[in-house]
Amino acid sequence: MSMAYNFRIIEDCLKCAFREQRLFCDLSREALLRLQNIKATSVYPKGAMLCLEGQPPRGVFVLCTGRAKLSTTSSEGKSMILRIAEPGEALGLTAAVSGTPYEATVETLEPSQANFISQVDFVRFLQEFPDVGLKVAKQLTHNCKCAYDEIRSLGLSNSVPEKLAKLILKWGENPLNLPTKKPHETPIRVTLTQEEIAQLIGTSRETVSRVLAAFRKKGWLRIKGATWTITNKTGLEALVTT
Amino acid sequence: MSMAYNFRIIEDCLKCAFREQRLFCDLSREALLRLQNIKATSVYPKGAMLCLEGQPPRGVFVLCTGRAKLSTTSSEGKSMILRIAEPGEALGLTAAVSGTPYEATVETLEPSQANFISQVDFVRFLQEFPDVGLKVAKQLTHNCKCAYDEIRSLGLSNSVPEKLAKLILKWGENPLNLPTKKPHETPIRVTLTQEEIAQLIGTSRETVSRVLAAFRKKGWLRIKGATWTITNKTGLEALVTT
DNA sequence: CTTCACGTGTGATGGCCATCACATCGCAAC
DNA sequence: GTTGCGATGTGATGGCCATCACACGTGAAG
Repeated sequence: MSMAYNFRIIEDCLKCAFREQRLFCDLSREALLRLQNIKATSVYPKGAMLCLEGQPPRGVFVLCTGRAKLSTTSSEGKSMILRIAEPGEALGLTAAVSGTPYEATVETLEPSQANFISQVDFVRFLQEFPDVGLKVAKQLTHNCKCAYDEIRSLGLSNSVPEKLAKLILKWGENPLNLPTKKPHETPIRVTLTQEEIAQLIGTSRETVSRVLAAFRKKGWLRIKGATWTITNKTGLEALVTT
Repeated sequence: MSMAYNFRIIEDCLKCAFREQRLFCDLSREALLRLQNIKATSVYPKGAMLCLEGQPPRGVFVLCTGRAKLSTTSSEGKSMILRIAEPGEALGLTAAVSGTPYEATVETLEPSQANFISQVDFVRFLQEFPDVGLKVAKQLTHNCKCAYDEIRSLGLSNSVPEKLAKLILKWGENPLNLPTKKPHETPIRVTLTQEEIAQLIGTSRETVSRVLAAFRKKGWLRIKGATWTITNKTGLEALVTT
């Protein structure tokens, strides 16, 4: 590990401070001990591809630190973000369990750490520990929920401003805790480019730019680099019908 | 069962002729024996609601005969079809496994038979037989795949004609075997209304009507009641880019 | 400092399709 | 039969947004 990253590497899952809050990682002691032997930890820079849509499955990645985008691309090169994966998620499950090609391309959005488990090891792991099966079901359930939300957003929203407002409000549910925080102002950190936001809500980059300009003009949002501040939540909420 | 339906009721899963071809039903002998005790078989007319989006989960339905649409509705009353479930699928899994409200409304499209398993029985069933867990994973995987296809269709297709052509071609992959079949003509049976087709591909009913008229005019499609015939597959395929 | 790549802001244009409106059709009930 | 309702066909209109085009800002690498 030659490069310096901004986070501490989690070597031992049993000692991981976040284990209990995470979707996939809160396994039994026995399972974690086994996991320790079959996992291979890697650290990736921003922009690394963990797996590619359409390729035969090599195994499963468990994201320890950092976030990653799951995307799918049409033959014309247009691509669409399916969701953003958070730490503690297992990626490539569908492919590994059913032996079919990866459904999506996974690319890190930040410097990240992930544990890799090869397909054979994972299937054995799954058969051996009943609680792993439950976690798999939980993760798959989560994937479905996210996908359904996405479908709802794409199919039921009327306009781009509505979709974008909904997205910003969702981000606002987990605000940063900044010291300069004023009441009624919600600061959030946005690491996606406008292009990526466009792919997330199914629109064009230019439209995202224009709609954001409109939100700023109305005094609903302040943007300073990667830090956005919701300055009028009510205004945004008024756009959302669903 | 006062009404007469057009199908034979499947009483015993062990004797079900289709068991092995179906997504959820091909369980071990032991699991099937137990299932026999905890399931409650019902027959529903067309248009019956098996469960409603947002309601607390009561249990799982396994569709034996007939098809059902899974849909979600916005607060404005606009609704969107997530997918069409085929015989052999387990419905309401997400809700039953995680104890959260049903994700979708399930409505039968034809007279149907389904086995109901209450939530407590299902959870016990799941814990007791390891192969049930695998089938659950398989079903959830299938749900995700369908949802991702839907997202791709909504987000990456350029136009309504493209989406509709894609849908018709997908239906054409499982053609009817009619006696009057001519070569290069693919007859399919369509039980959805144009309104439902519109909700499936995220457009308006009128547009579906217009695009179908265009397809007929070009000699790509013949529509006679619920039986559609693809008369020029190449024409439809030319519209599809993905 | 310069250079370049990448992200962002914004105008102009045109097409696709949602929406409203109404006619027509087919079918089931009576 | 006929009545009525749901499904379907089709015209007119207008708005949203994709697309093209180009300018500007900004940060990293040299």
